[in-house]
Amino acid sequence: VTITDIARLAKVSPGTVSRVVNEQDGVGAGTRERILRLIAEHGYQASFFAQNLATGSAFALGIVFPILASELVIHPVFPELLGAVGDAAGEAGYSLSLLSVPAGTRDDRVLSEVSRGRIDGVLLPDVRRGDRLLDALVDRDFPAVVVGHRDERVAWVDSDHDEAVFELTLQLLDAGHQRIALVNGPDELSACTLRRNGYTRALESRGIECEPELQANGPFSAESGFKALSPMLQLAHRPSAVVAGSDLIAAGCIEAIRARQLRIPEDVALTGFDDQPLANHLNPSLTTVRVPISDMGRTAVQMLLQLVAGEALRPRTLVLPSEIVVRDSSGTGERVIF
Amino acid sequence: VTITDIARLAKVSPGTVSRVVNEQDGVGAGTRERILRLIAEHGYQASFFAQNLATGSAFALGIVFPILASELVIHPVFPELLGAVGDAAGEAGYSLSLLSVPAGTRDDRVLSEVSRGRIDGVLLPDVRRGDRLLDALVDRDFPAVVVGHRDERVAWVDSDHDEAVFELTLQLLDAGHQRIALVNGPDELSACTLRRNGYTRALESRGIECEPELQANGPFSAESGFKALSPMLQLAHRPSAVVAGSDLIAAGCIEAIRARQLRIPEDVALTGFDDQPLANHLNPSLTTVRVPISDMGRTAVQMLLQLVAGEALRPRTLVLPSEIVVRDSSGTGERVIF
DNA sequence: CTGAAAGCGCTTACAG
DNA sequence: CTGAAAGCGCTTACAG
Repeated sequence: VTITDIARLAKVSPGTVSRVVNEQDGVGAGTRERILRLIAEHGYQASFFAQNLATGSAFALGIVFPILASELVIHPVFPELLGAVGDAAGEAGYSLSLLSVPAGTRDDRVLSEVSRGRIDGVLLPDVRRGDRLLDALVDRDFPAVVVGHRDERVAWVDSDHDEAVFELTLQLLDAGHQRIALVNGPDELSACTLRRNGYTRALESRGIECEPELQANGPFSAESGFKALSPMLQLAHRPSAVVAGSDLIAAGCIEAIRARQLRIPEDVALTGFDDQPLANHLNPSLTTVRVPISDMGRTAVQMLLQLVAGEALRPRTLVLPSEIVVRDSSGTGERVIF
Repeated sequence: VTITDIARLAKVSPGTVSRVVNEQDGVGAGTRERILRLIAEHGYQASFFAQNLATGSAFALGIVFPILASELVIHPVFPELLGAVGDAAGEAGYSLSLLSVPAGTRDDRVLSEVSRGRIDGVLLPDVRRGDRLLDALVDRDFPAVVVGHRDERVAWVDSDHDEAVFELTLQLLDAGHQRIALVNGPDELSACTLRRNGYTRALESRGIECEPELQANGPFSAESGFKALSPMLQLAHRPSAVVAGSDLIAAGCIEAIRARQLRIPEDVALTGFDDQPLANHLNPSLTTVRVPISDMGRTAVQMLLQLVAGEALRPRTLVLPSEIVVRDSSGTGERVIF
């Protein structure tokens, strides 16, 4: 059932029906009512393609889903992010297109969707410093919002990684720790730089020097955490606490600490980041940071929609607060099971 | 740059350019070459909307993303599934639309996308018995493939839940366990019914009776596992092994077993399902089942694409083998850290 | 082998 | 307040 069908039934022109559908005024009350009834009766819904072709708008947003096909590494926050973003887009009448491709062809795929007009704007939750795709998008001035990474050239939404780690480190310092290691995620992520800043700032606030031998970077994996921490634990003066860049890294740290027959948190205290579903069920349960992923996703969609509408975005960047979840591994609080 | 631009430059009609773009024959070799060069030179790409409007095909697949907004419960397999499905769709030139909405409006949203012609087919990874959306889709005879659930009315791809649990239970029986509990997922999922079947079949194969007091159903959450297992551990004759319906349920079982001061696997052996990233880092590491999610996703896309093309699907259903990952919690094998 | 023309289902100035 | 008409960028019988 097309707009022409409705027009014929209502004995008006398709243009008039279009005006009613798009809630434009300039249509007599009687006519409008008649048309509305017919639309409801026949369950008419405008064809997206015809609308798109006529208006140039796709009513679709894209999200670049960061899967590294070769590694099958998926950051644990994505399911929640996708849910929130999908909801927010749907509520605004936009569909959400998942732009996931094996690394390498990623840029082409996204750029093709963009230039073929299939999406009106794009959400980028996996940008790192030096990202080529972002460069291309910035060049074209295509509506884009980055999530979880900060780049001055574009709009972004992020959480306060620095504050969270500052706070976490301070708690460890308050518990008496003097040698605190940082087993961080990849350095090309602004989030990891920020976390390092928080760590450094906390140590400095207590006049403690940051020692390079107690700092490491690597991918967000348990293996990476294990490999980074193991040598530190063999130092003459080993760390008594570890701030890990993610829960998965922390899981690797737990293995490393166990392998040295040390207890957590008595011998080595430990914190993670992300609050994955199982973080609470590691042994000991993991003190970690809960990031407001859903809020970030919803906010990012709002911002993107403004950009798509051609509105000025102010503010263009947003930092949302995260929350520290104290459990057993840090030795700085009480445990809650569920 | 549109097809008309290219046509003008090549001094041919748009129709001829269209034939070249769509690799139809009936175009002179010289003309074809000239047009191809122009296309490459100007980076022409056909507009999706115009193509769609002319052909009626959306070149888009939808996937109903199972987020329960109220509960924020997301099954751990979805990131991997989305990645695989997105890749497969992209390779076939199809985009993947994420149809995620708060439960309740879900059906309307999906049906609207369908009737407005925005998607050509839909993947359903979250169907349960009595699913209204599936009913509606079946009624309309709309191309759909279900993943991880079996319903005779539609095409589906699933893994061999029954075999996996049969095998797992057999291993426990072989290790000498006589009283084995089943803390299963929701009963509306065919996957859980199948798992129960595997469990039952294994016990019966050894002439052991299935006792109702050792069986429970509930959501895929740690809390659910905790609540279901706790009373069983207080039975006069408590189970010496537990088959859990998911890793998260198993995590709750670990808590319950610990709360009774029992050791795993010495006092109570335990198995999970899914092999989530952290399953290997629970204490003890969890014996579990790895489901071939990526394969299932890719296969589902292939099947859906056949349906979309109007081809007959044979076979219409497919069962892929899963793999048992033996770790410490079951006491039936050796441990591997990474 | 190639072109002219109609059509896909909308929207939107432009008239009246 | 309403209609007729052109246009969005393709595709596809139909001629030639």
